[in-house]
Amino acid sequence: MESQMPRRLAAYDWDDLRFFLAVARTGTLRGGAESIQANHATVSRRLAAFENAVEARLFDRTKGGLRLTQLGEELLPHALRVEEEIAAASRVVAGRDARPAGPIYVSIPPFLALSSIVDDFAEFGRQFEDIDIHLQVSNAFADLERREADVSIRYAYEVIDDVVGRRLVRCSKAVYCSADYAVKIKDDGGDGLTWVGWNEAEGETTAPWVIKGPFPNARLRHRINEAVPQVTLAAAGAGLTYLPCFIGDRYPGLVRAPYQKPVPDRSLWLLLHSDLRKTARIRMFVDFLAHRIKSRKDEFVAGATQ
Amino acid sequence: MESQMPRRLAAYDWDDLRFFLAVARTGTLRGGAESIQANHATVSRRLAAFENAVEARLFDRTKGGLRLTQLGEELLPHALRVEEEIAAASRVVAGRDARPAGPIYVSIPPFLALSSIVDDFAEFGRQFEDIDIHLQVSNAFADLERREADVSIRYAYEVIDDVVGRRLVRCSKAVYCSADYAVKIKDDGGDGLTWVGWNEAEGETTAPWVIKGPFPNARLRHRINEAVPQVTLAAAGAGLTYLPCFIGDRYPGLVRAPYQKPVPDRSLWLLLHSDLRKTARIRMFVDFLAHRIKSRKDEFVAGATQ
DNA sequence: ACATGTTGGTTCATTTTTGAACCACTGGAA
DNA sequence: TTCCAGTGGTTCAAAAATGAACCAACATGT
Repeated sequence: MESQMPRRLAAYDWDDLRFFLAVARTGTLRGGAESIQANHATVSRRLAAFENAVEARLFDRTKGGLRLTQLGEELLPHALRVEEEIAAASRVVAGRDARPAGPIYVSIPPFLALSSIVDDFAEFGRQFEDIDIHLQVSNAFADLERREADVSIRYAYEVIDDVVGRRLVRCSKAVYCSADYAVKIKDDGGDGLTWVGWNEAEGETTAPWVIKGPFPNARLRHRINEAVPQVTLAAAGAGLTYLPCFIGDRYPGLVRAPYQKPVPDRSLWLLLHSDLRKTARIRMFVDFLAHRIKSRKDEFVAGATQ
Repeated sequence: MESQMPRRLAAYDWDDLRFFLAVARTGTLRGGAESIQANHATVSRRLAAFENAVEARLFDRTKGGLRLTQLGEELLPHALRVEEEIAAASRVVAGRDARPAGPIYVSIPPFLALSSIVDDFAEFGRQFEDIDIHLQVSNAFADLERREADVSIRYAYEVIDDVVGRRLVRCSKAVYCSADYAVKIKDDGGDGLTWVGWNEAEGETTAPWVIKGPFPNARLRHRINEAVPQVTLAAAGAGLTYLPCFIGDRYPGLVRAPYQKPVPDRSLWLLLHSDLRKTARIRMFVDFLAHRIKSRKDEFVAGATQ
């Protein structure tokens, strides 16, 4: 966690960003100073010190004001986000979170971006206009541990971390393929067919899930360590693939392969740190999402027949 | 921009977060002090000052170290994100951005979350593992102006801001409805049918786009100021709705209504501030996305027939 | 031409922050 | 026990940051 941070990070005084921002906004030293209740001489010095640390000019000084340089412009968005983050922090300490506002950082694996859950995000954003949803699309389970995300949505059998996990629904999976491909399937165990699967142990087609599945004779030819291209490949007619029903049923061009039934799969988990349970907007979001998803339980659990 | 910030924001010294973080990580004053090359007395005082400003304890002092309190735990993720943001800023100034890493903030309107563009995000995240994509789902065009996002993707006719806009593709729209609904449609101008449309001027069914469209006799009954529920409503069989083809063709359960052809619609724009053109990871992302989307041009422009 | 109200820059006495040294205390090892 | 290596807390002289006052330069309106 430390080694990845540049050594020079410590060289900066984070408070300098506050001065930088004040000047960037007002365009003058005096105006910026007033906006943060400081002296313009102080602002000038802090700015000079910051520029010295950066070893570059952040503003062009002109009579009549300061204008951001190229580098200053590039720095501005970062400074703004720092400010937003600190504002969110101050809301936490002030307990003003009772009136929910601010950002929520949600970490999801890429394939969930193909699910109806994104609709829920949209709906939430509509109902709570003062809350911005930041989706962090990543497979890294670690986001939550490192506390970079407030909420994490995962698709897994169990959750072991020291986080608060709510199991939303136990999902089903089924074998999917393109509509064109489906007509080629006979009730013969998958002779001549192709699997699109994961990069697992090089057990050729002897992988247990192949043998135990409804199409043991199909060959595992496409091995991909990521769900999204599996979906797109299958939709393009490359072969059979196991997908959670709430993905496969939704993705255009995919149909459930005949001669099989959905089987139980992993669960959808809503994870957050126990310390965040109290903050209003996180609670709001978690409850909202849990309610919406559970109310569409059929979409995820997908019984024996569609 | 100022009024929405709490007054107390100015009361904090942002640099205190750096001390807070150092102690939170190491668990001791002296360790924290060493990690940021400061004296443990200084760390102690800064921490005390911060706690004083917050008017609450952030750590429990015990012989042998400091442990975060509830509030401290809640503050930690914000402090971590501030640090990440400052690290990104320092990468910018150090020019280390040549080896792309760090966060990219992308602002998109909710309905684009239903498009294939999310697949591109997933693919990008796969190819550049050191870059995290933060999707900010929002209709607010202002995100870019306020510089809270690095890149903004919009669906519009023209772009007027002082931003660098790349027109990716000029898209087509068409009338969509559920498959069930489609069989009820005859070549009679839409008699007895229902429109799902926007909250526009209360011109009843006399809206120009209704009259000029392929189904002038259909009634505008559902008025929604948001695209996503229009999609879901139409998919549920509530009626006809205009959608960009790259949404409608993709959404399960929707089909193009008969007796009509796609017509030109707005364009997909990729927007970013000119100052960001140089930073490596942003450039990387923009080029990647532009290339991917343009290579699937047919999906968006969708000629007269499917 | 001439005030007037800006701007950023500079100076210097004052205030604030800092770090070295010290203290008291604890827990484990010798 | 005795010692030692760790804690966090406190003190005080030294260092650094600050703000009021002043300066020169540039606009603008009289």
